[in-house]
Amino acid sequence: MILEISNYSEVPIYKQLRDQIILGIAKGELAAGEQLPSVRLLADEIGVNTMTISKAYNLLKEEGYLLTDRRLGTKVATFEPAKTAYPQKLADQLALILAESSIQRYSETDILAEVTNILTQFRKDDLK
Amino acid sequence: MILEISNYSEVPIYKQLRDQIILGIAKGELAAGEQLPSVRLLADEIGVNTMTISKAYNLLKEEGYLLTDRRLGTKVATFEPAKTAYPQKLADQLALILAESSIQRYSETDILAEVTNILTQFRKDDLK
Amino acid sequence: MILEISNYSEVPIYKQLRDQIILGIAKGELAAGEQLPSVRLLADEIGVNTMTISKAYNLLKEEGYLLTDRRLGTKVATFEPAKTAYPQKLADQLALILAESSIQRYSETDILAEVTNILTQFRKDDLK
Amino acid sequence: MILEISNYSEVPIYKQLRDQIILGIAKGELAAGEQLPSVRLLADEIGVNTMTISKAYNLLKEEGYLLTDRRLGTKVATFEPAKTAYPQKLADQLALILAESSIQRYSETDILAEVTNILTQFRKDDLK
DNA sequence: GTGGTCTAGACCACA
DNA sequence: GTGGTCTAGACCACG
Repeated sequence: MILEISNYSEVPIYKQLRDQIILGIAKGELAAGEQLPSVRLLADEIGVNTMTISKAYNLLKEEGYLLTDRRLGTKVATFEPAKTAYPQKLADQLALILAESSIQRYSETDILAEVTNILTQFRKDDLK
Repeated sequence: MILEISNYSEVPIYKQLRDQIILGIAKGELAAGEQLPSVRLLADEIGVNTMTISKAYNLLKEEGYLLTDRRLGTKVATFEPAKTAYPQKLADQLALILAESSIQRYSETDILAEVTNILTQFRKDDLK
Repeated sequence: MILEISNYSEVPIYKQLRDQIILGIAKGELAAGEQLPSVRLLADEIGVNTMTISKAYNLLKEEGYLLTDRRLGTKVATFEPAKTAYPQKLADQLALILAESSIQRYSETDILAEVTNILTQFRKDDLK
Repeated sequence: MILEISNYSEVPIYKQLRDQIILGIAKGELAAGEQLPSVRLLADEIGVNTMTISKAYNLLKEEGYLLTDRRLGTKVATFEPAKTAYPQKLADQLALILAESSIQRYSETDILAEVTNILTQFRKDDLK
Protein backbone atom coordinates (compact mmCIF):
# COMPACT_ATOMS: atom_id res chain seq x y z
CA MET A 1 0.00 0.00 0.00
CA ILE A 2 1.29 3.39 -0.98
CA LEU A 3 0.81 6.40 1.26
CA GLU A 4 0.82 9.77 -0.40
CA ILE A 5 0.89 12.96 1.56
CA SER A 6 0.77 16.55 0.46
CA ASN A 7 2.76 19.11 2.39
CA TYR A 8 0.60 21.85 0.93
CA SER A 9 -2.77 20.54 2.03
CA GLU A 10 -4.74 22.31 4.74
CA VAL A 11 -5.19 18.88 6.29
CA PRO A 12 -2.51 18.09 8.87
CA ILE A 13 -0.12 15.40 7.74
CA TYR A 14 -0.96 13.07 10.61
CA LYS A 15 -4.63 13.33 9.61
CA GLN A 16 -3.83 12.55 5.99
CA LEU A 17 -1.96 9.45 7.13
CA ARG A 18 -4.78 8.36 9.41
CA ASP A 19 -7.36 8.79 6.66
CA GLN A 20 -5.35 6.88 4.09
CA ILE A 21 -4.68 4.02 6.46
CA ILE A 22 -8.39 3.77 7.22
CA LEU A 23 -9.21 3.74 3.51
CA GLY A 24 -6.51 1.12 3.03
CA ILE A 25 -8.04 -1.12 5.66
CA ALA A 26 -11.53 -0.70 4.25
CA LYS A 27 -10.34 -1.49 0.74
CA GLY A 28 -8.56 -4.58 1.96
CA GLU A 29 -5.14 -3.30 1.00
CA LEU A 30 -4.27 -3.69 4.64
CA ALA A 31 -5.61 -6.99 5.97
CA ALA A 32 -6.70 -7.56 9.57
CA GLY A 33 -3.66 -8.63 11.55
CA GLU A 34 -1.25 -7.27 8.97
CA GLN A 35 1.79 -5.55 10.33
CA LEU A 36 2.49 -1.91 9.61
CA PRO A 37 5.95 -0.50 8.98
CA SER A 38 7.74 0.87 11.99
CA VAL A 39 7.40 4.53 12.76
CA ARG A 40 10.99 5.17 11.80
CA LEU A 41 10.85 3.23 8.53
CA LEU A 42 7.64 4.90 7.39
CA ALA A 43 8.97 8.31 8.39
CA ASP A 44 11.99 7.76 6.17
CA GLU A 45 9.95 6.43 3.30
CA ILE A 46 7.53 9.31 3.00
CA GLY A 47 9.87 11.96 4.30
CA VAL A 48 8.10 13.24 7.37
CA ASN A 49 8.99 13.58 11.00
CA THR A 50 8.77 10.41 13.13
CA MET A 51 6.61 12.34 15.59
CA THR A 52 4.04 12.80 12.85
CA ILE A 53 3.86 9.08 12.08
CA SER A 54 3.68 8.36 15.75
CA LYS A 55 0.79 10.74 16.17
CA ALA A 56 -1.13 9.09 13.34
CA TYR A 57 -0.53 5.59 14.72
CA ASN A 58 -1.55 6.66 18.21
CA LEU A 59 -4.74 8.22 16.94
CA LEU A 60 -5.61 5.04 15.05
CA LYS A 61 -4.88 2.99 18.17
CA GLU A 62 -7.18 5.16 20.24
CA GLU A 63 -9.86 4.69 17.64
CA GLY A 64 -9.34 0.95 17.72
CA TYR A 65 -8.15 0.51 14.17
CA LEU A 66 -4.62 -0.47 15.12
CA LEU A 67 -3.11 -2.53 17.91
CA THR A 68 0.36 -2.55 19.35
CA ASP A 69 1.93 -5.93 19.76
CA ARG A 70 4.92 -5.54 22.02
CA ARG A 71 6.98 -8.00 20.06
CA LEU A 72 5.86 -7.35 16.55
CA GLY A 73 5.11 -3.65 16.45
CA THR A 74 1.88 -2.21 15.14
CA LYS A 75 -0.74 -4.19 13.30
CA VAL A 76 -4.26 -3.88 11.99
CA ALA A 77 -7.02 -4.77 14.45
CA THR A 78 -9.71 -7.34 13.81
CA PHE A 79 -13.35 -6.36 13.90
CA GLU A 80 -16.40 -8.43 14.66
CA PRO A 81 -19.64 -7.65 12.86
CA ALA A 82 -21.14 -4.56 14.49
CA LYS A 83 -24.00 -5.13 16.84
CA THR A 84 -24.30 -1.73 18.42
CA ALA A 85 -26.19 1.21 17.03
CA TYR A 86 -24.48 3.29 14.40
CA PRO A 87 -21.98 5.51 16.26
CA GLN A 88 -23.12 9.05 16.96
CA LYS A 89 -19.84 10.53 15.84
CA LEU A 90 -20.03 8.96 12.41
CA ALA A 91 -23.72 9.80 12.16
CA ASP A 92 -22.95 13.46 12.87
CA GLN A 93 -20.25 13.59 10.23
CA LEU A 94 -22.53 11.83 7.79
CA ALA A 95 -25.36 14.26 8.55
CA LEU A 96 -23.17 17.24 7.72
CA ILE A 97 -22.11 15.84 4.35
CA LEU A 98 -25.65 14.81 3.51
CA ALA A 99 -26.86 18.26 4.54
CA GLU A 100 -24.49 19.84 2.04
CA SER A 101 -25.61 17.39 -0.63
CA SER A 102 -29.21 18.10 0.18
CA ILE A 103 -28.80 21.89 0.04
CA GLN A 104 -27.13 21.56 -3.33
CA ARG A 105 -30.22 19.59 -4.26
CA TYR A 106 -28.78 16.28 -5.16
CA SER A 107 -31.68 13.85 -5.13
CA GLU A 108 -31.98 11.03 -2.62
CA THR A 109 -31.51 8.66 -5.55
CA ASP A 110 -28.25 10.32 -6.56
CA ILE A 111 -26.94 10.28 -3.02
CA LEU A 112 -27.81 6.64 -2.40
CA ALA A 113 -26.20 5.72 -5.71
CA GLU A 114 -23.03 7.52 -4.65
CA VAL A 115 -23.02 5.73 -1.30
CA THR A 116 -23.55 2.34 -2.91
CA ASN A 117 -20.86 3.07 -5.44
CA ILE A 118 -18.33 3.94 -2.74
CA LEU A 119 -19.24 0.85 -0.73
CA THR A 120 -18.41 -1.44 -3.66
CA GLN A 121 -14.79 -0.40 -3.19
CA PHE A 122 -14.85 -1.72 0.33
CA ARG A 123 -16.03 -4.82 2.11
CA LYS A 124 -13.77 -7.14 0.17
CA ASP A 125 -13.77 -9.29 3.30
CA ASP A 126 -17.36 -10.19 2.54
CA LEU A 127 -16.07 -12.17 -0.37
CA LYS A 128 -13.80 -14.30 1.69
CA MET B 1 -33.04 28.50 15.05
CA ILE B 2 -30.74 28.08 18.00
CA LEU B 3 -27.00 27.97 17.60
CA GLU B 4 -25.01 26.25 20.27
CA ILE B 5 -21.31 26.63 20.60
CA SER B 6 -18.86 24.74 22.73
CA ASN B 7 -15.80 26.68 23.77
CA TYR B 8 -14.13 23.48 24.82
CA SER B 9 -14.40 21.65 21.54
CA GLU B 10 -11.24 21.35 19.46
CA VAL B 11 -13.36 22.39 16.50
CA PRO B 12 -12.90 26.12 15.87
CA ILE B 13 -15.94 28.17 16.73
CA TYR B 14 -16.30 29.52 13.21
CA LYS B 15 -16.41 25.92 11.95
CA GLN B 16 -19.02 24.93 14.53
CA LEU B 17 -21.13 27.86 13.39
CA ARG B 18 -20.67 26.97 9.73
CA ASP B 19 -21.69 23.37 10.31
CA GLN B 20 -24.75 24.26 12.34
CA ILE B 21 -25.92 26.80 9.80
CA ILE B 22 -25.56 24.23 7.02
CA LEU B 23 -27.56 21.72 9.04
CA GLY B 24 -30.11 24.45 9.74
CA ILE B 25 -30.52 25.18 6.04
CA ALA B 26 -30.80 21.50 5.16
CA LYS B 27 -33.41 20.94 7.85
CA GLY B 28 -35.44 23.89 6.65
CA GLU B 29 -35.01 25.79 9.91
CA LEU B 30 -33.40 28.45 7.79
CA ALA B 31 -35.42 28.97 4.62
CA ALA B 32 -33.91 30.08 1.32
CA GLY B 33 -33.87 33.86 1.27
CA GLU B 34 -34.27 34.10 5.02
CA GLN B 35 -32.23 36.75 6.70
CA LEU B 36 -29.59 35.82 9.25
CA PRO B 37 -28.89 37.80 12.39
CA SER B 38 -26.27 40.51 11.97
CA VAL B 39 -22.73 39.62 12.93
CA ARG B 40 -22.97 41.91 15.92
CA LEU B 41 -26.27 40.57 17.17
CA LEU B 42 -25.21 36.96 16.80
CA ALA B 43 -21.86 37.70 18.42
CA ASP B 44 -23.67 39.12 21.43
CA GLU B 45 -26.14 36.28 21.60
CA ILE B 46 -23.66 33.46 21.67
CA GLY B 47 -20.95 35.40 23.40
CA VAL B 48 -18.16 35.38 20.85
CA ASN B 49 -16.30 38.04 18.95
CA THR B 50 -17.81 39.67 15.86
CA MET B 51 -14.81 38.60 13.80
CA THR B 52 -15.52 34.97 14.57
CA ILE B 53 -19.08 35.31 13.27
CA SER B 54 -17.76 37.26 10.32
CA LYS B 55 -15.36 34.48 9.47
CA ALA B 56 -18.12 31.87 9.58
CA TYR B 57 -20.39 33.99 7.38
CA ASN B 58 -17.57 34.62 4.92
CA LEU B 59 -16.79 30.95 4.67
CA LEU B 60 -20.43 30.17 3.96
CA LYS B 61 -20.52 32.95 1.38
CA GLU B 62 -17.49 31.51 -0.39
CA GLU B 63 -19.17 28.13 -0.39
CA GLY B 64 -22.28 29.68 -1.88
CA TYR B 65 -24.62 28.99 1.03
CA LEU B 66 -25.08 32.61 2.04
CA LEU B 67 -25.29 35.94 0.24
CA THR B 68 -24.67 39.40 1.59
CA ASP B 69 -26.88 42.19 0.38
CA ARG B 70 -25.09 45.42 1.15
CA ARG B 71 -28.37 47.06 2.02
CA LEU B 72 -30.00 44.41 4.10
CA GLY B 73 -27.38 42.13 5.58
CA THR B 74 -26.80 38.43 5.12
CA LYS B 75 -29.32 35.88 3.93
CA VAL B 76 -29.62 32.27 2.82
CA ALA B 77 -28.91 31.63 -0.86
CA THR B 78 -31.26 29.82 -3.21
CA PHE B 79 -30.17 26.61 -4.89
CA GLU B 80 -31.21 25.13 -8.19
CA PRO B 81 -31.39 21.34 -8.51
CA ALA B 82 -27.87 20.04 -8.99
CA LYS B 83 -27.02 19.05 -12.52
CA THR B 84 -23.34 18.40 -12.19
CA ALA B 85 -21.69 15.22 -11.00
CA TYR B 86 -21.47 14.68 -7.27
CA PRO B 87 -18.60 16.89 -6.06
CA GLN B 88 -15.28 15.14 -5.53
CA LYS B 89 -14.76 16.87 -2.21
CA LEU B 90 -18.01 15.57 -0.76
CA ALA B 91 -17.38 12.14 -2.27
CA ASP B 92 -13.97 11.98 -0.57
CA GLN B 93 -15.42 12.93 2.79
CA LEU B 94 -18.20 10.40 2.30
CA ALA B 95 -15.71 7.67 1.36
CA LEU B 96 -13.80 8.20 4.59
CA ILE B 97 -16.88 7.88 6.78
CA LEU B 98 -18.11 4.87 4.86
CA ALA B 99 -14.67 3.31 5.19
CA GLU B 100 -14.86 3.62 8.95
CA SER B 101 -18.37 2.17 8.95
CA SER B 102 -17.22 -0.64 6.74
CA ILE B 103 -14.24 -1.51 8.93
CA GLN B 104 -16.49 -1.62 11.96
CA ARG B 105 -18.52 -4.07 9.89
CA TYR B 106 -21.79 -2.27 9.67
CA SER B 107 -23.62 -3.92 6.79
CA GLU B 108 -24.50 -2.12 3.59
CA THR B 109 -28.13 -2.41 4.66
CA ASP B 110 -27.42 -0.70 7.98
CA ILE B 111 -25.49 2.08 6.33
CA LEU B 112 -28.09 2.76 3.67
CA ALA B 113 -30.77 2.80 6.38
CA GLU B 114 -28.75 5.36 8.33
CA VAL B 115 -28.32 7.52 5.23
CA THR B 116 -32.01 7.36 4.40
CA ASN B 117 -32.88 8.13 8.00
CA ILE B 118 -30.70 11.23 8.02
CA LEU B 119 -32.10 12.39 4.71
CA THR B 120 -35.65 12.33 6.05
CA GLN B 121 -34.65 15.15 8.37
CA PHE B 122 -33.81 17.26 5.36
CA ARG B 123 -35.48 18.19 2.12
CA LYS B 124 -38.63 19.41 3.82
CA ASP B 125 -39.04 21.64 0.79
CA ASP B 126 -39.84 18.56 -1.26
CA LEU B 127 -42.98 18.11 0.81
CA LYS B 128 -44.28 21.60 0.25
CA MET C 1 -28.16 52.63 -21.89
CA ILE C 2 -29.09 50.10 -19.29
CA LEU C 3 -27.44 50.06 -15.88
CA GLU C 4 -27.41 46.80 -14.03
CA ILE C 5 -26.36 46.55 -10.46
CA SER C 6 -26.00 43.55 -8.19
CA ASN C 7 -26.84 43.94 -4.53
CA TYR C 8 -24.84 40.84 -3.78
CA SER C 9 -21.56 41.90 -5.30
CA GLU C 10 -18.56 42.72 -3.11
CA VAL C 11 -18.22 45.86 -5.18
CA PRO C 12 -20.03 48.84 -3.66
CA ILE C 13 -23.08 49.88 -5.65
CA TYR C 14 -21.76 53.38 -6.30
CA LYS C 15 -18.61 51.82 -7.75
CA GLN C 16 -20.63 49.51 -9.98
CA LEU C 17 -22.52 52.54 -11.29
CA ARG C 18 -19.33 54.51 -11.86
CA ASP C 19 -17.71 51.64 -13.74
CA GLN C 20 -20.72 51.02 -15.96
CA ILE C 21 -21.05 54.68 -16.82
CA ILE C 22 -17.39 54.81 -17.79
CA LEU C 23 -17.79 51.74 -19.97
CA GLY C 24 -20.92 53.33 -21.47
CA ILE C 25 -19.01 56.46 -22.39
CA ALA C 26 -16.12 54.51 -23.87
CA LYS C 27 -18.47 52.37 -25.94
CA GLY C 28 -20.27 55.43 -27.22
CA GLU C 29 -23.56 54.47 -25.61
CA LEU C 30 -23.28 57.77 -23.77
CA ALA C 31 -22.15 60.52 -26.13
CA ALA C 32 -20.09 63.52 -25.10
CA GLY C 33 -22.47 66.24 -23.96
CA GLU C 34 -25.33 63.80 -23.46
CA GLN C 35 -27.46 64.42 -20.42
CA LEU C 36 -27.75 61.84 -17.67
CA PRO C 37 -30.96 61.09 -15.80
CA SER C 38 -31.45 63.02 -12.60
CA VAL C 39 -30.28 61.46 -9.37
CA ARG C 40 -33.84 60.93 -8.24
CA LEU C 41 -35.04 59.42 -11.50
CA LEU C 42 -32.14 57.00 -11.76
CA ALA C 43 -32.50 56.04 -8.11
CA ASP C 44 -36.12 55.10 -8.74
CA GLU C 45 -35.35 53.23 -11.92
CA ILE C 46 -32.71 50.92 -10.54
CA GLY C 47 -34.06 50.82 -7.03
CA VAL C 48 -31.22 52.21 -4.98
CA ASN C 49 -30.83 55.07 -2.56
CA THR C 50 -30.47 58.57 -4.07
CA MET C 51 -27.36 59.04 -1.95
CA THR C 52 -25.77 56.15 -3.80
CA ILE C 53 -26.46 57.67 -7.22
CA SER C 54 -25.24 60.99 -5.97
CA LYS C 55 -22.02 59.47 -4.74
CA ALA C 56 -21.38 57.83 -8.12
CA TYR C 57 -22.09 61.08 -10.01
CA ASN C 58 -19.84 63.07 -7.69
CA LEU C 59 -17.02 60.60 -8.09
CA LEU C 60 -17.33 60.80 -11.89
CA LYS C 61 -17.35 64.59 -11.69
CA GLU C 62 -14.18 64.60 -9.59
CA GLU C 63 -12.58 62.34 -12.14
CA GLY C 64 -13.64 64.67 -14.92
CA TYR C 65 -15.95 62.28 -16.74
CA LEU C 66 -19.11 64.20 -15.93
CA LEU C 67 -19.98 67.89 -15.66
CA THR C 68 -22.79 69.63 -13.86
CA ASP C 69 -24.67 72.18 -15.86
CA ARG C 70 -26.69 74.24 -13.45
CA ARG C 71 -29.64 74.49 -15.80
CA LEU C 72 -29.59 71.09 -17.41
CA GLY C 73 -28.31 68.77 -14.74
CA THR C 74 -25.49 66.34 -15.26
CA LYS C 75 -23.94 65.58 -18.61
CA VAL C 76 -21.00 63.75 -20.14
CA ALA C 77 -17.80 65.78 -20.45
CA THR C 78 -15.90 66.30 -23.67
CA PHE C 79 -12.32 65.17 -23.99
CA GLU C 80 -9.57 66.49 -26.18
CA PRO C 81 -6.97 64.06 -27.52
CA ALA C 82 -4.57 63.32 -24.68
CA LYS C 83 -1.25 65.07 -24.84
CA THR C 84 0.09 64.29 -21.41
CA ALA C 85 1.92 61.16 -20.37
CA TYR C 86 -0.16 58.15 -19.54
CA PRO C 87 -1.54 58.76 -16.02
CA GLN C 88 0.33 57.09 -13.19
CA LYS C 89 -2.86 55.89 -11.53
CA LEU C 90 -4.01 54.01 -14.63
CA ALA C 91 -0.50 52.71 -15.23
CA ASP C 92 -0.41 51.30 -11.71
CA GLN C 93 -3.73 49.56 -12.11
CA LEU C 94 -2.65 48.26 -15.50
CA ALA C 95 0.63 46.99 -14.06
CA LEU C 96 -1.20 44.97 -11.42
CA ILE C 97 -3.47 43.27 -13.94
CA LEU C 98 -0.60 42.61 -16.31
CA ALA C 99 1.42 41.22 -13.40
CA GLU C 100 -1.32 38.70 -12.69
CA SER C 101 -1.51 37.80 -16.37
CA SER C 102 2.22 37.44 -16.51
CA ILE C 103 2.41 35.21 -13.43
CA GLN C 104 -0.26 32.97 -14.89
CA ARG C 105 2.01 32.87 -17.89
CA TYR C 106 -0.17 34.28 -20.56
CA SER C 107 2.17 35.24 -23.40
CA GLU C 108 2.77 38.82 -24.45
CA THR C 109 1.02 37.94 -27.71
CA ASP C 110 -2.08 36.73 -25.87
CA ILE C 111 -2.19 39.79 -23.68
CA LEU C 112 -1.77 42.26 -26.53
CA ALA C 113 -4.48 40.40 -28.45
CA GLU C 114 -6.81 40.73 -25.49
CA VAL C 115 -6.07 44.45 -25.19
CA THR C 116 -6.66 45.04 -28.89
CA ASN C 117 -9.84 43.04 -28.75
CA ILE C 118 -11.20 45.12 -25.88
CA LEU C 119 -10.23 48.36 -27.59
CA THR C 120 -12.31 47.50 -30.67
CA GLN C 121 -15.36 47.84 -28.46
CA PHE C 122 -14.44 51.42 -27.73
CA ARG C 123 -13.31 54.45 -29.67
CA LYS C 124 -16.41 54.64 -31.80
CA ASP C 125 -15.75 58.34 -31.88
CA ASP C 126 -12.81 57.66 -34.14
CA LEU C 127 -15.28 56.69 -36.81
CA LYS C 128 -17.14 59.94 -36.71
CA MET D 1 12.17 42.64 -1.75
CA ILE D 2 10.89 45.63 0.16
CA LEU D 3 7.24 45.99 1.05
CA GLU D 4 5.94 49.47 1.67
CA ILE D 5 2.64 50.10 3.30
CA SER D 6 0.71 53.30 3.66
CA ASN D 7 -1.52 53.52 6.70
CA TYR D 8 -3.28 56.49 5.21
CA SER D 9 -4.35 54.87 1.97
CA GLU D 10 -8.00 53.92 1.63
CA VAL D 11 -6.79 50.60 0.30
CA PRO D 12 -6.80 48.03 3.10
CA ILE D 13 -3.34 47.03 4.22
CA TYR D 14 -3.88 43.37 3.37
CA LYS D 15 -4.77 44.43 -0.18
CA GLN D 16 -1.69 46.62 -0.47
CA LEU D 17 0.42 43.67 0.60
CA ARG D 18 -1.30 41.33 -1.82
CA ASP D 19 -0.76 43.73 -4.73
CA GLN D 20 2.89 44.33 -3.94
CA ILE D 21 3.60 40.64 -3.58
CA ILE D 22 1.96 39.97 -6.95
CA LEU D 23 4.07 42.68 -8.55
CA GLY D 24 7.13 41.26 -6.82
CA ILE D 25 6.45 37.81 -8.25
CA ALA D 26 5.84 39.18 -11.73
CA LYS D 27 9.03 41.22 -11.61
CA GLY D 28 11.02 38.21 -10.52
CA GLU D 29 11.97 39.79 -7.19
CA LEU D 30 10.24 36.82 -5.65
CA ALA D 31 11.20 33.65 -7.49
CA ALA D 32 8.94 30.64 -7.84
CA GLY D 33 9.52 28.41 -4.84
CA GLU D 34 11.10 31.20 -2.83
CA GLN D 35 10.17 31.35 0.78
CA LEU D 36 8.35 34.35 2.19
CA PRO D 37 8.99 35.81 5.62
CA SER D 38 6.87 34.33 8.39
CA VAL D 39 3.72 36.22 9.26
CA ARG D 40 5.25 37.23 12.57
CA LEU D 41 8.50 38.46 11.11
CA LEU D 42 6.82 40.44 8.36
CA ALA D 43 4.31 41.85 10.83
CA ASP D 44 7.17 43.14 12.96
CA GLU D 45 9.07 44.51 10.01
CA ILE D 46 6.31 46.61 8.56
CA GLY D 47 4.63 47.31 11.85
CA VAL D 48 1.22 45.75 11.40
CA ASN D 49 -0.68 43.00 13.13
CA THR D 50 0.02 39.35 12.36
CA MET D 51 -3.59 38.82 11.38
CA THR D 52 -3.28 41.42 8.66
CA ILE D 53 -0.32 39.59 7.15
CA SER D 54 -2.15 36.33 7.60
CA LYS D 55 -5.12 37.67 5.69
CA ALA D 56 -2.93 38.80 2.80
CA TYR D 57 -1.15 35.44 2.65
CA ASN D 58 -4.45 33.59 2.78
CA LEU D 59 -5.87 35.66 -0.05
CA LEU D 60 -2.82 34.93 -2.17
CA LYS D 61 -3.09 31.25 -1.30
CA GLU D 62 -6.72 31.18 -2.42
CA GLU D 63 -5.71 32.85 -5.65
CA GLY D 64 -3.01 30.25 -6.14
CA TYR D 65 -0.01 32.58 -5.95
CA LEU D 66 1.33 31.20 -2.68
CA LEU D 67 1.51 27.81 -1.02
CA THR D 68 1.91 26.97 2.63
CA ASP D 69 4.07 24.02 3.53
CA ARG D 70 3.18 23.06 7.07
CA ARG D 71 6.80 22.25 7.77
CA LEU D 72 8.54 25.18 6.21
CA GLY D 73 6.17 28.11 6.01
CA THR D 74 4.87 30.00 3.01
CA LYS D 75 6.43 30.13 -0.43
CA VAL D 76 5.76 31.27 -3.97
CA ALA D 77 3.83 28.83 -6.16
CA THR D 78 4.98 27.61 -9.55
CA PHE D 79 2.92 28.31 -12.63
CA GLU D 80 2.61 26.35 -15.82
CA PRO D 81 2.08 28.24 -19.08
CA ALA D 82 -1.59 29.22 -19.26
CA LYS D 83 -3.66 27.10 -21.59
CA THR D 84 -7.11 28.35 -20.78
CA ALA D 85 -8.79 31.43 -22.18
CA TYR D 86 -7.92 34.76 -20.63
CA PRO D 87 -9.85 34.93 -17.35
CA GLN D 88 -13.07 36.92 -17.42
CA LYS D 89 -12.24 38.65 -14.17
CA LEU D 90 -8.96 40.03 -15.49
CA ALA D 91 -10.59 40.91 -18.82
CA ASP D 92 -13.26 42.92 -17.00
CA GLN D 93 -10.69 44.82 -14.97
CA LEU D 94 -8.67 45.42 -18.10
CA ALA D 95 -11.74 46.67 -19.98
CA LEU D 96 -12.44 49.26 -17.30
CA ILE D 97 -8.93 50.67 -17.38
CA LEU D 98 -8.85 50.68 -21.16
CA ALA D 99 -12.23 52.41 -21.17
CA GLU D 100 -10.81 55.21 -19.03
CA SER D 101 -7.77 55.46 -21.29
CA SER D 102 -9.99 55.53 -24.32
CA ILE D 103 -12.24 58.28 -22.96
CA GLN D 104 -9.21 60.38 -22.19
CA ARG D 105 -8.36 59.79 -25.82
CA TYR D 106 -5.10 58.04 -25.55
CA SER D 107 -4.55 56.40 -28.91
CA GLU D 108 -4.43 52.65 -29.42
CA THR D 109 -0.76 53.08 -30.24
CA ASP D 110 -0.08 54.86 -26.93
CA ILE D 111 -1.96 52.25 -24.97
CA LEU D 112 -0.25 49.30 -26.61
CA ALA D 113 3.11 51.00 -26.03
CA GLU D 114 2.26 51.40 -22.35
CA VAL D 115 1.23 47.76 -22.08
CA THR D 116 4.40 46.57 -23.80
CA ASN D 117 6.46 48.84 -21.61
CA ILE D 118 4.95 47.43 -18.43
CA LEU D 119 5.40 43.88 -19.66
CA THR D 120 9.14 44.39 -20.13
CA GLN D 121 9.38 44.76 -16.35
CA PHE D 122 7.99 41.29 -15.96
CA ARG D 123 8.69 37.87 -17.41
CA LYS D 124 12.36 38.00 -16.54
CA ASP D 125 12.20 34.23 -16.42
CA ASP D 126 11.79 34.20 -20.19
CA LEU D 127 15.27 35.64 -20.49
CA LYS D 128 16.95 33.05 -18.39
C1' DG E 1 -28.41 50.04 10.67
C1' DT E 2 -25.02 46.61 7.99
C1' DG E 3 -20.36 44.31 7.22
C1' DG E 4 -15.13 45.29 6.65
C1' DT E 5 -10.81 46.32 8.68
C1' DC E 6 -7.41 46.65 12.15
C1' DT E 7 -4.88 46.42 16.74
C1' DA E 8 -2.37 44.23 20.62
C1' DG E 9 -1.83 40.43 22.76
C1' DA E 10 -2.74 35.64 23.71
C1' DC E 11 -2.99 30.56 23.26
C1' DC E 12 -3.00 26.41 20.48
C1' DA E 13 -1.96 22.89 16.71
C1' DC E 14 1.48 21.23 13.86
C1' DA E 15 6.01 19.46 12.58
C1' DG F 1 9.99 27.35 14.61
C1' DT F 2 5.43 27.82 11.56
C1' DG F 3 0.49 29.35 10.79
C1' DG F 4 -4.44 29.17 12.94
C1' DT F 5 -7.67 30.90 16.15
C1' DC F 6 -9.71 34.02 19.28
C1' DT F 7 -10.71 38.23 22.25
C1' DA F 8 -12.18 42.98 23.32
C1' DG F 9 -12.61 46.98 21.53
C1' DA F 10 -12.27 50.41 17.91
C1' DC F 11 -12.98 52.95 13.56
C1' DC F 12 -14.49 53.15 8.80
C1' DA F 13 -17.33 52.35 4.40
C1' DC F 14 -21.74 51.68 2.72
C1' DG F 15 -26.60 52.64 2.08
